[in-house]
This record gives sequence, C-alpha cells and structure tokens, in this order.
Amino acid sequence: MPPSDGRRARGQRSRAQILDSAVQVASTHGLEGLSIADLAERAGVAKSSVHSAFGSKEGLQVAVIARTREIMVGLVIAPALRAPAGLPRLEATRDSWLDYLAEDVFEGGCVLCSASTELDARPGPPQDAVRQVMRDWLDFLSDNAAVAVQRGELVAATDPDQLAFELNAIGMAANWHRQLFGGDEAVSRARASWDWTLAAHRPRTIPA
Amino acid sequence: MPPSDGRRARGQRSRAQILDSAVQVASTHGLEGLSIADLAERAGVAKSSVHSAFGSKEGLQVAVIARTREIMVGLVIAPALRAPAGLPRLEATRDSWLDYLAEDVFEGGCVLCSASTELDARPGPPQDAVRQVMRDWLDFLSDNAAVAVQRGELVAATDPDQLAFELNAIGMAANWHRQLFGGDEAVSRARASWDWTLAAHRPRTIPA
DNA sequence: TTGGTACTTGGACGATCGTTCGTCTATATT
DNA sequence: AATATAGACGAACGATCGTCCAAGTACCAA
Repeated sequence: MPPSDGRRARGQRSRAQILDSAVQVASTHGLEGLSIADLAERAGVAKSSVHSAFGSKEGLQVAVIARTREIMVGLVIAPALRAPAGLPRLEATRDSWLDYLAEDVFEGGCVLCSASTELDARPGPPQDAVRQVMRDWLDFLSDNAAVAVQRGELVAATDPDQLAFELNAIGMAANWHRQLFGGDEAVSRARASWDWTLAAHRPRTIPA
Repeated sequence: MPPSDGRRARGQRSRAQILDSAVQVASTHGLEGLSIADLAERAGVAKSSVHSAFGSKEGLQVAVIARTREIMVGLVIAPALRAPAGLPRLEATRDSWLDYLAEDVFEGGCVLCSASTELDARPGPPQDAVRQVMRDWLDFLSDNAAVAVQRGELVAATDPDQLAFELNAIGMAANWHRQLFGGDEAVSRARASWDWTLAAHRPRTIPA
C-alpha cells in the first residue's frame, strides 16, 4: 500500500489498472459513458491522476480501444494462429471467437462491437482507432479465406472479402443477440451459421 | 411566430417536431447523447418545455424509440407487406431494408441498430422498449420464413428462427459497415448475402 | 549529495447536465 | 362571461462533467 516501489513502475501499473477497469466500464456504458471521476474512485486515486495519465478523455478512449485490441488478439487471434492458415484457421477463429463471447469476458459484451457502433458517426481519433482495428480484423478473415481458396479448401468462386463480411456479420450478431436477449441461443446459432456458410463454399459438397 | 393557433394542437405539433430532430441526433450521438438543452435550442423552445413534454430524459428516450419504430415500419415493413407472405415478402423486405440503409434516412445510420447495441447492457424502460421492437422485427422475419417453408418456397429443413437470425445479422452488418467505412460496398455485399442465403434454402437448387 | 524527473495530489475552474418551481397567457369548458 | 386547464416560459437548483494548476514527494542520474 505505501509507495515502496519505483514511481515509474507504479505509474505504469496504475495506468494499466485504470485501463482494465475502464475497459469493463466501456463495455456496459460505452466509450462516451466513461467518467474520469468514476475511474479514479474505482482505482482509489485522484481524479487528476487519471486525467494526466491519459492526457484527455479522448486519449483515454483511444487507450481503451488499444487495450481492447490487445485483449481480443490474445483471446481470439492468438489461439487461431496455432492452426494452419486457410480454412483450419477460420474454423479455429470461429471457436475462439464464439468461446470468447460465450464466456462473457466483458460484462457488457464485446467492446469493439459496441465501440465501433457507438463511434460510427462521430469522427475523431477514437473513431480512427476503432476503424483501423476493425479493418485489420476483416483483413484477417479475408486473408485466410483467400488462402483457403488458393489451397482448394474453398471453391474458386468464393470472394474472400464477401465471406469475411458474412462471417463477421454472424459473429457481431451473436454478441448483439446475446447481450440483448441473453441465453446461449445466439452463440449456438452463430456457430451453426459459420459451419453452414463455410460448408457451402467447400468443393464437392452440396449444402443441406 | 405569435401563438395564434390552438395551444393543444401547437403542443402536440411541437412535441412531434422535437421528436423528429431527437431521432436525428440519436442516430449520431446515441440515446444517451441526447441533450434536452440541445433539443430545446434546435426547436426554438425553452429547455423546460422539452422536459415537460416527455416527463424525463428516460421518457424522451422511450419516445424516440417508439418514433423510430414508426418510421421503420413505414419505410421497411409497410412496403414489404404489399408482397405476399412468405418468400416474396422476405425478398421485398430485403429491398426495402437495403434501400432504407442506402438512402441514409438517418444521418448516423439505423437508430434501432445503434440503440439496441447501446442499451444492451443497461436495463430499464428504454432497453425494454428497444428489445421488444427488435423481438417483433425478428418475429416478422421468422414468421415469413415459416410461411415460405410451409408453402414449399424454402426447403422443409429450414429453421425459420435460424434464417431470421442470419438475415438480420447481414442487414445490421450492412448498416455497421456503411457507417464505419462508408461507400456502397456494405449494401451490395448485404444484398448478395441475402440472395445467396435465400437461394441456398430453395428446393431443387444447388447454391453456386 | 544534488538536481532533475516522474508521478500524485487536492482544489478549483467554467460548462453543462437533468430537474424543479412559480408564473403568465391563451385555450377550453361551463 | 367566469373559471379551469394546458402549455410555454425564465430562473435557478445541485450534481457532475472534463480540464487545469500549483504544490509536494519519491525516484533516478550525475
């Protein structure tokens, strides 16, 4: 409790601590619903400390987006990268993503989903940040779809960008449905949709 | 300018006027971003007038949701009802919905899409209102899918609720993608996905 | 040991928030 | 014509917002 450790280390640790609770708050109250005073109280520090740690509320929002990206990469992308690029990696992404949603990592659901919707009409650095994150995410899906096509795991007629659009739509809808209506129906439906969609693009297979 | 008309009529007209601009503001700044002072200034009335017209900010939010539902019904549901129930009505819904999105009726995109995401972790009357609206919407899709199955327009193996989940996911993703990235790519991709998905469930047809 | 740096703190700033109140006027009712 | 009412109004409420500033303190490097 007393500041026996280095000020620098303590500062960064404090910043990370604030950020983690900020991510949780943002998942339920949105990026605009973040309150510096509230975060300070949660972390047990002065309000001005929170402010100076991020420069401004906008800086805090950008930091929350960056931190959320880190978490998402660790929980969804990293496990998928253990599978070979192409169709296996897409299937692994399906599993890691839906598991991530089913486990309610964030109290209010996927922060990137809500943040990208919240900011989609409000230009500025936070919007730029979340747009880039989602762009990278769509590219990740599209790139693996392209590899799958190249390897013959999916039919040549498959449009990688179109497939990425559809798979992302299903996952985001799963988060939306689960948060709004509750239960496990959303995740199971999303899994069925991913399976169905991928199967429909496989060669030598007639979709049921 | 001078209040020559009836007070009652003027009151209701003023309320409707405020509500319409509130819907526009909500599409960009969210339901929580609504400011009574801002709406009063836009309508040229006193701040207290706006407040008393809706009772509270929460009442204003519920009224905005109800008004948005009316607009959506008029622009999306009503045109679709001119087509026969079942597959034709689903296809008409695809057209009216995607046209509605492409025309940018709301500056910040579909209010129901953003509101349902914004409120999905904040219980209360506004959340109840938007949940019911979305429930009705999903039922509308599901009911027509069921009719289509019953009439043999879609294969018997089709799960109406599953199909409604997927079609809704595509449309909401279209709104999301269009708002975040701009352009017409989102709408055209959504149209292709609707077509593809419906075609895949039609009998005697092998999806390409 | 001595500066300089990094971080925290409490206090205060103006602005804006939703809300409440008393009052006035034009309308509707009788 | 007399009365009740609905709507709009301006002023002010306390609370909270993000931001800024001056001071204090523990760390680091010289």
